[in-house]
Amino acid sequence: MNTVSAQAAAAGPAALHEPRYLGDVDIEQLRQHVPVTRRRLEAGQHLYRAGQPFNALFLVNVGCLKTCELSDDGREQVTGFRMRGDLIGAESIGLRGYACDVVALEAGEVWELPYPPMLSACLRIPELQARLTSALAEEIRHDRSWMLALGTLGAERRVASFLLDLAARYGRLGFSACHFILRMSRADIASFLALKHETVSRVLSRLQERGLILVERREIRILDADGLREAEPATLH
Amino acid sequence: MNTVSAQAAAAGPAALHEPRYLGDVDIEQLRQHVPVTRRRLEAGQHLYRAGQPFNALFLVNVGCLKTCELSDDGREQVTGFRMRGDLIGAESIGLRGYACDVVALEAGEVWELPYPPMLSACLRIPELQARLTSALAEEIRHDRSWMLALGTLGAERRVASFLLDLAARYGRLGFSACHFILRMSRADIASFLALKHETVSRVLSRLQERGLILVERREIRILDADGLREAEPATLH
DNA sequence: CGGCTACTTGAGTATTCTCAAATTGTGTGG
DNA sequence: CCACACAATTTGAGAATACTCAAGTAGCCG
Repeated sequence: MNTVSAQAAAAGPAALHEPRYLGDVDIEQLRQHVPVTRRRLEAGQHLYRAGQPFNALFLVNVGCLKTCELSDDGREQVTGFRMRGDLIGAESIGLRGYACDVVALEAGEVWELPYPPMLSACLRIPELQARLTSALAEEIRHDRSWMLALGTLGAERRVASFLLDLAARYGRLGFSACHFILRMSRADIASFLALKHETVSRVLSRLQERGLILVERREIRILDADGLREAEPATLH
Repeated sequence: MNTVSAQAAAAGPAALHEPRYLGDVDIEQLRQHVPVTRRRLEAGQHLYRAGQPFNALFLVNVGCLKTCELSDDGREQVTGFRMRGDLIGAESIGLRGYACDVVALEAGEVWELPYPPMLSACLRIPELQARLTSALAEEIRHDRSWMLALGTLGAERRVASFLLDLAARYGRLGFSACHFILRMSRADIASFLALKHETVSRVLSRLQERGLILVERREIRILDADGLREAEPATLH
């Protein structure tokens, strides 16, 4: 959308442990088998809602989105944030309708990959099959890794881990890893980390007091990444 | 493949949200492309450990196993329990080594499905490709569903959900859904539910006092499933 | 500029944890 | 088959973390 996205494009594929999902697939080759279309999104707009017919996967090109898990009894939780290069919709494969809500946190653009054509393309491009499967596996690992964090860390370390995760992802995309803007509200962060927004707010203030970060509304500056990694004694076990 | 599986097969596809993974694949057809071998396990034995070379997926035929996520700084958490029909190893696809530990909770048997052959078989059996992909997606949904539970429910409802989940799975396998034996320790349950074992123990006692269940060490009898579903007021939002 | 939403901060509460001890079960060797 | 050692489970009491409720501040949109 501006100079920033140009930076990201120029940076090219970095090699870290975080979801680069289908990043290495030759998009041009893919286009020969799958009709890829662009879709613009406004801030707050739903990419899809739970229950809507599942017919495509998406790749985030620009912007940041959140995925929200819903339960029949009204509970809900943010289960992740997706940025450039991330795959969206994998959780709904095999279902009639999408399994969760996906909402744009800012204006952006995604590429729509119709699913049945993707499956057939996998038969013609073995590489694509392996990659799609790996992408799903990567998503499982990503979720498990956060399950571990939420299950074993206290509030302070959860927030610290969240910031470090964002930093790493921004870094991989060619942005600054120590200075970035949060695209999501405190409430979204809290929901994702299984905390209350007041707690997130307090923790951010505390981390700032300790000189580990600078917070100014949604602007974050990481001053001491190692300090963040250590953070609090945590509720080990 | 005994009377139990016959029962399970007779039950047909129950429409619950739980993994039946590769259950519908024609195993005989699969054998023509993939050398499936049996592997017996003793209680406490590791099926694999994090870091060991990844070379196969597994299908549980008999017994119950737990999967454990590990972090570099020594934290660990049980991320799931696998029983007959469940797929194991999907999280490690795309990696050199396995991503987690898997431990048998009792004597049992798994089928080993070498992975590279599985991938090639997918090219020859499109049905298998779709099913493997669906299985991974199902696993993502399963994890997300528990993330939601752990993130939004109090201790009491977590334990209740856990029991109801087990009951449903046993039911689908043709066993009694209201009377079963826990294969895992309180500590394993606690780890999975992000609680302490003392808390699990207390909650079980409380649920029994309310007449919702009967607990006798690892033997569980569900007296009032609906009551369990309601349980406590929960920490909604 | 007004109204709204997002965020921050404080005070008291509540749930879950920690530490500790007692109890029950299990497996093994005698 | 019994006794003992060890592991798993239960239960209690006090502590700690995160929550709830509440008030106040600060950006943002129209």
